[in-house]
Amino acid sequence: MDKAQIVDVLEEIGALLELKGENTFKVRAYQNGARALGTLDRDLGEVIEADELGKVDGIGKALVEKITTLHQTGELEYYEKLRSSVPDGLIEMMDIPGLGPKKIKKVNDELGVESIDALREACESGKVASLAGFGKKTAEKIIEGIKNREAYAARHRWWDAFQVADPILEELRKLKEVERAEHAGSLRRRMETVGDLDFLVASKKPGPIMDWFTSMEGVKEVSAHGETKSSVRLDDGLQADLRIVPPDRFFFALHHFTGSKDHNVRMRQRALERGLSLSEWGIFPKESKDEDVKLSEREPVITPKSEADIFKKLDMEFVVPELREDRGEIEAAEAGEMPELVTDEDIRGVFHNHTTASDGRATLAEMTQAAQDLGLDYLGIADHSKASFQASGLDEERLEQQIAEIKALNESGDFKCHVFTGSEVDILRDGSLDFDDGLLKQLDYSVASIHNAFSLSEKDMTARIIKALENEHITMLGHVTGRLLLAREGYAVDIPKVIDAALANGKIIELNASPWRLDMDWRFWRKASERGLLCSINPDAHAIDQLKLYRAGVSVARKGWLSPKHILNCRPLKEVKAYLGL
DNA sequence: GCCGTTTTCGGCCCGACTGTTTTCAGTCG
Repeated sequence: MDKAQIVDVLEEIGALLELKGENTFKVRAYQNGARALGTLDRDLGEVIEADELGKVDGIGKALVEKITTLHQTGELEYYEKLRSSVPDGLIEMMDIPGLGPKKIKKVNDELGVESIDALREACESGKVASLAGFGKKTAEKIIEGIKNREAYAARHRWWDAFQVADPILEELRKLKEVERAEHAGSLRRRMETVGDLDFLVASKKPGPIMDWFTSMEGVKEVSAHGETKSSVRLDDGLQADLRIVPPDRFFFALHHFTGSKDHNVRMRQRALERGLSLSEWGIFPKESKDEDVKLSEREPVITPKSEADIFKKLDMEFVVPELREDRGEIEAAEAGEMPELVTDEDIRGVFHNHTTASDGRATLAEMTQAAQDLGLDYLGIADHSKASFQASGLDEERLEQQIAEIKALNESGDFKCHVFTGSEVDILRDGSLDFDDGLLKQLDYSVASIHNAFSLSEKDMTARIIKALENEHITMLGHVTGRLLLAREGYAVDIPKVIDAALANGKIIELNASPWRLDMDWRFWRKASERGLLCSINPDAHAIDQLKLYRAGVSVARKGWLSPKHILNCRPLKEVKAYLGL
């Protein structure tokens, strides 16, 4: 069994234990263990072989045994027994808002409910409402939750969520009672997908703000409306939470609600090591913890003017939200070694863009004008090659024609923005390329991508990509896995091996900035860039308004610890030409 | 189940909101 499958098993064990009413800390130990294993960036077999699994934080003796057994045999008696003792439907019920392990256990124990369908019937017949601790409203909420289960469970691509969230934030900032307002949560951390929208406001008069929020346009349902916190469901099922705190607690709360959870746990531990206690209400002396005064009424030991002051109090450099994932940022901030992350303004031009010659919606001239309007100094065109017939890929003749067209455009002096000739050349099933070397040589650059035969085995797919990377006329590799976030899994490919091959052959790997792709995943970039891998943040634009999507790529590049020096298109035109040998 | 140690047990983040209750349990983030 491979690592990802074992992670799933551990997570399921956690959920099953929770439903059985096990000790919550034991449950958490499985969840932590799953996470620790998931972020392990070494080969699991090697770690087990070297007897080093137990050294991983969060994996102890019991988990070492279970993981090893699963890895070697693909089976685990403990898990099988646990699984057969809990009906399948119970785990599904965990998706219903307001239903947790205790309530699920109760309807199962007392009403014999084992499936979502049976649960709905029990709610409708009034059986659920008559249980102790349950009531009419609980039953109604469950029915509603079952009805909207799919919409409620859905995640959303960051870019889409941001388009919804940003106008709300703007409106919040206009309210006179609002002193400050920010996004929080995974949206602020710029995760590639987000589950809900978090807003944080500083105000001394929360009432009117809450009233506005719960009645604003687009609210379908109010799931909570309190003094400091409200939650609403928007039309498309997206949940939005608003929290309002006193102005002097704003930055503590902002840090807290930005997360991630794992980052916060580390930060609180760090506070404890210094005799302090950190929460959304402030930093307090540890020993005063059990006094019978509300934290909201107690004076914190510092009054931060920004989030940076909180980090400073814990002897750390400021950590930007994108890096708060407990993936080394605590250690780097302690050592004073935070990276200078790339920003939107560092981007000087963009490669990998399409025109009407293949499946784009704008002409070469329109794309060039749009790039220039965005302040970019260069634009790389890379229309599809002939094997992508579904995208009207160019054959040799049409590509040569386009090369001439681009040359004429550059010489016309009509645009300040320089255009590079290129191609998104298909990597064929056997790893050969859709154009021969003679034609590729004429191009300023080329992006090699996979658009067919997705179902090859991981071994064959990896070999196919590596073979393409060994072609001397290829500049960069396009979308490494071909994933479409929340829509299609990527094809099976051994990414670390592909990174090795790109490094060995001096090739760039693209960070495809389409909000649907964000591929190669940010989790691989830090290590790869430290080894010298060069990145190109490519919008893969098929229309003029998609050129700006490079910004979505910058977001995840920042999550991947990338600095301008790691990114080709942060370089000025002259240096890019030199890099491409022009 | 993990972890650390004043080293083998006891703590493990913690506060807000809802719906039930009549002071609190469960859920959520």
